Amino acid sequence: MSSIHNPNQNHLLGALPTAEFDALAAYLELVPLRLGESLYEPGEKLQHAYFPTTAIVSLHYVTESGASAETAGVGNEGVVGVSLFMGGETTPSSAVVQTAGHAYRMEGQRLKEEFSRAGLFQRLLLRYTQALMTQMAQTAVCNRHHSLVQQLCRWLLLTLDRLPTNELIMTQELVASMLGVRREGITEAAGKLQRAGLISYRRGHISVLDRTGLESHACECYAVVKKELIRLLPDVKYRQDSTTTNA
Amino acid sequence: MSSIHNPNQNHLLGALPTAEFDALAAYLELVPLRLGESLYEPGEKLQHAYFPTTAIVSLHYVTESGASAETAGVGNEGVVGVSLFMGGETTPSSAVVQTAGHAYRMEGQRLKEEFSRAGLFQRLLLRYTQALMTQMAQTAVCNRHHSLVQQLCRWLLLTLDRLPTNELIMTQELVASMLGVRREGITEAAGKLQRAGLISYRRGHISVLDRTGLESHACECYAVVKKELIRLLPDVKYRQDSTTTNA
DNA sequence: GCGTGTCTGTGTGCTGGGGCACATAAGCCG
DNA sequence: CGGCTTATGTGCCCCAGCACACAGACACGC
Repeated sequence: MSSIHNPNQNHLLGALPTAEFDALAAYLELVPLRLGESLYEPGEKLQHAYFPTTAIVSLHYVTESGASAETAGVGNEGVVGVSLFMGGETTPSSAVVQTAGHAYRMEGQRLKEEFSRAGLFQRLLLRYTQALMTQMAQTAVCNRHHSLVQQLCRWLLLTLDRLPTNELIMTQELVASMLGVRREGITEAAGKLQRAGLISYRRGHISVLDRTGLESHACECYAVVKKELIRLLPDVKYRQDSTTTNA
Repeated sequence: MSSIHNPNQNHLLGALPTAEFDALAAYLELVPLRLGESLYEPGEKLQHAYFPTTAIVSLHYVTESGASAETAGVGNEGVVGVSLFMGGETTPSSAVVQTAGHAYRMEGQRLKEEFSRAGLFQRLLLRYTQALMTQMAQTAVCNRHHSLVQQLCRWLLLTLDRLPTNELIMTQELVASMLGVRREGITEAAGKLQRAGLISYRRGHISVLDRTGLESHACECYAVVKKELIRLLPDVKYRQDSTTTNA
């Protein structure tokens, strides 16, 4: 029986050679992630790591005054829960599902054991973590210096790269909370992009019409993050995707 | 002959048990770091890792338009060059000396080998890296939501924690480039703090008069970063500091 | 002790985004 | 089909921080 779900949809899992993958496969459990669901809260010890396939998770921080901002996003290119193998077990931020979908999860203890084997899996996890750091650093710079329109373009592109379609199921309110700005600001910025013919949207749906146009309106931050991800985790498949090869 | 310089002044090195430390000591070289000196530039492959003792290094990003911002700072609590053991070898940011002083440096190749031994040193480096991520994430949030005065307080406190004195040798211009704001903004914010009796300054010198007062004017970000650092790297000395015990 | 470069203080106007209030409209569900 | 919920559009005023311009003032070298 072949399902539409497959661990290979996650790039980290998909990059593992057969031997490494087989050692892990038994510990991967497919779980649905609902929009708005929290995978962990600040200071809460992580139970599982999540390897998203179709879902997107936002690493989010909420200030004492109730304002919030995304510090990085995680989709099929990475894993939620790096603090498990980094040794901290928890973080001051939370992880919230930004786009509903699926992920494969693994017991935290198991992940730590696999990490400690110091094989290719460890190497991939560490390189991914560095890419995640780049994303955080770039978010800091972007928050400081770039306009809302530029930031919205960056964010749309990063999200789009993690989706199979060109449509985001997402209200302006939600986008605003990701970028840490007012909802009205998104209305205005999205209106500009729609008038420019780059996107079109209706209640809770945003469609990207002109990806190249978006890229030219985005700040450099998108390209920096993307380039660094490709550099650190080249899209090499070490393993043939045997589970989906059926004629 | 006992020098005023000692690798134990760096918390990561100081936390190593004797056996681990002795294996490393021969590869540590004391180097002076001058103000403004760059330890590496974007995309440049790192040759060395630096364990600061009295120096402070700023991880810095310069945008295409020439604007700049610090994404994190590194002092005697950490190490410059985590991308060596994370596997990326380089980063899109640069590392600039923010406060002159000294650091112990180690060949990149040697660091990678020591890391791969998977001992306590690796564990310390990974936990430190997680603390660094927290700092980056918090910088992103802070840039988004907190006022310049709050950010200045946060930054002064973080810097102060890495120094033996309560005086920073630093012009407003330099502080501005760290926070990624205009110099005039620092003049105004620092003026407020001086009028409030928290600091006093003259050309290129800033003295902290009331640390507690600064803390109460800072945003939560300082406390979050500090607390996370202490949690991840409790100030346990595994080794007695034999080199400085002389009656 | 004097000149000079650098650092700091201040002013004016401008703009992006925040807070708030409210109008409008789209989708949903009975 | 009709009403209700919830997303979106707009207008208002306000303020922080930017740009640019310039004045004072301290520090250092000669």
